[in-house]
Amino acid sequence: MSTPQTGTRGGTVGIKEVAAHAGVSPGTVSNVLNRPERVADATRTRVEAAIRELGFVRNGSASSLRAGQGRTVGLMVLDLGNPFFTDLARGVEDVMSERGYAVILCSSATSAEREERNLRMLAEQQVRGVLVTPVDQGPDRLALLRERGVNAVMLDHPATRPHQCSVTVDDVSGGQLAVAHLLDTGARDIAYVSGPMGIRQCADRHAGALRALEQAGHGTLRHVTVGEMTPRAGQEAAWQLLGELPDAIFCANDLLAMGVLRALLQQGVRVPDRVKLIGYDDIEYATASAIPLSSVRQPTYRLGRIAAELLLEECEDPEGHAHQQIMFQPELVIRESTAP
Amino acid sequence: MSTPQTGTRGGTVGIKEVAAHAGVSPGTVSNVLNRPERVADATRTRVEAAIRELGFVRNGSASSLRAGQGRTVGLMVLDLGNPFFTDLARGVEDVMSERGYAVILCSSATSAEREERNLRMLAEQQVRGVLVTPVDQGPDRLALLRERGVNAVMLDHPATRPHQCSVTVDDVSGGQLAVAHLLDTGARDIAYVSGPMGIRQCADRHAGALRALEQAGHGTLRHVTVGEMTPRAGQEAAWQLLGELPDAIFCANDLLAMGVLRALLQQGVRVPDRVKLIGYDDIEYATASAIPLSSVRQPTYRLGRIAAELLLEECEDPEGHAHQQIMFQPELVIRESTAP
DNA sequence: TTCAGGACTTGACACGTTTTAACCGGGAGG
DNA sequence: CCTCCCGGTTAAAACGTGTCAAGTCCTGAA
Repeated sequence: MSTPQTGTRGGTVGIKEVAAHAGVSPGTVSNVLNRPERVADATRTRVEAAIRELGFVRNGSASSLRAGQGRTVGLMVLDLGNPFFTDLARGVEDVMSERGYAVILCSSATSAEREERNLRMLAEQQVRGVLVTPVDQGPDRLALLRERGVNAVMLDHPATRPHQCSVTVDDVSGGQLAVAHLLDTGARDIAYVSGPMGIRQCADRHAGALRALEQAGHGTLRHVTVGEMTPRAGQEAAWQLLGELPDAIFCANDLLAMGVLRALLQQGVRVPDRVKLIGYDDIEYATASAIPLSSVRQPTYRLGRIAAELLLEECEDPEGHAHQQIMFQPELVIRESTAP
Repeated sequence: MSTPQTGTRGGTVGIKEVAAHAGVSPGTVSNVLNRPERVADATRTRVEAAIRELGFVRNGSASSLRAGQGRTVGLMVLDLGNPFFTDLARGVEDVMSERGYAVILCSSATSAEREERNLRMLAEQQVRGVLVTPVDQGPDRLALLRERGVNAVMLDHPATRPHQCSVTVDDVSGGQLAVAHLLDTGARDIAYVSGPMGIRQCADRHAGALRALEQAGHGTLRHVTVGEMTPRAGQEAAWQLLGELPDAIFCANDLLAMGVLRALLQQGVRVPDRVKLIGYDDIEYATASAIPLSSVRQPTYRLGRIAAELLLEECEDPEGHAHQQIMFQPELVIRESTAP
């Protein structure tokens, strides 16, 4: 007979209706949701029942508007086509999902402009924190977020500011490992194939390569840079080297290495007999390539997990949180492409 | 001397302050943001200047609370470790980023429980729509979202309800292509390696394989199922086949195929001379594998883009939108692993 | 019997934006 | 001269939740 007196117009049920249905006030429902310990067992179970019966789901917009902070974080990677970054993303997503956070995924596609656009969007979305693999060392595009109280953790990039967390892998050491290994196999004329040197990883691995040469006291390094770090670009880099083949090629990336390998094999260059080849990242597919690829392994998935945990710690307990710059050591993985 | 009369306490500047700074009312600022055509040119430029000067960024929570809908969509994939899904995600992210939407990324990791948890979270986040590759054909877990007015597009899965968009690739046809090709090369005793048959793709490709056998009038199909669709699982599947080797192996997935290939080569089985091998998806790395892998190509990136565009159309113009079930045809890619 | 104090609960307001109806001054039409 | 309409703008009322001061009820000690 009586029309149900819904507190809200639309079809969605809100906290008010739950309250009415359970015979308590909206404030109590909110307490059940956010500080369950403050409400008596009896009332709590009653409210929880009402929530289930009415199929209530919390309105995140209202919640984060009022509370000033929501349960979303942003993740910005350089290239979604690179398994390195998707493994990272997997680590991040796993942790965030466990802890009830939503991950907003952005790809800057190595474009500073797109990075900036995405960061602005993340700011609008009121994210609680961001995980970023920055495009360059250039202007501090994170300022926009920082002044709005958004925490940031640098991913695979050293902290650019004093009070900031970062999780990285020692790329200088990685480059050194790779080239020292090439020198060990007897190579002397070595080529380094990389993306733009503006990308820190490319520059650091290069520095490591030089250090290895210096320590060995012999060997030379040629340098080929290409626009992006994809198999296709690797192929093109290899063509440039065909005129005068080096003894060994160190690629800044397994994707590049796969392209190089393909071009070499197509031209009948024997790997590793004529040219030795080593990549970087040790992506899963490197094992399965035509000539199993030597590489430098990074704890990628774990990198993502740890960065995510660091960010959450910083968000949920800002006082007790000490900023950390964590650096992992990479590991040399020797396979057939550098066999003696 | 006079303290600035900020409308808002915190450090963040809101619509009110912009209004004060530009000498208009908050409502006008809102109009500049949402219906610029309704405000006089002079006022608009004045407001825009104020926005720039004060570094105002819109509070998405408040906006979507009041407007009832935000600018975020959810993307749920089965497995972030699989290049097929990350290519999909790339397509989706590219479109959404262009159009100013945020993408919340979720991985169900083929777990129904996790799928449900993530869908609930997406509902809380007030997403405007979702793109889903569902875990199974089971209970309609999207109901929760639908009754809250959230649009859904099925990704790589046929629509499960009448009024729903979907973007798929014809997996039956793909399975048929693959096996017909294997029969062409002379193979008769064929093995199909797949993940759980609860996964539609695995089942459909199997159906296609059977159809090819039927049409040819000869050949037999053995079936090995494994728990997940990873290289490791493929390796294990291959071990099961080592006792009595088939003439050819059709894998439901390139990842599986790479694992199978690796196991076969390790055991000294020659591919394609002794056993022919074909995968599915034609992921980029399949080309670069030890024996370049024949595969069935899907327009993966485009799938993501089109699904995203469909979803946006449905969200932004619900009346003019006609639900579509788009099905692409896959394409056979022949490489060395099935050479005669 | 009274009162202090604790354990819960309540009610009203605030968060920053969108939206609606009302308002304004002035030119056109009656 | 009055009315109506016009583009442009404004003031005020929502949207659904979190917070906190102010209650209410109950127990146990004085």
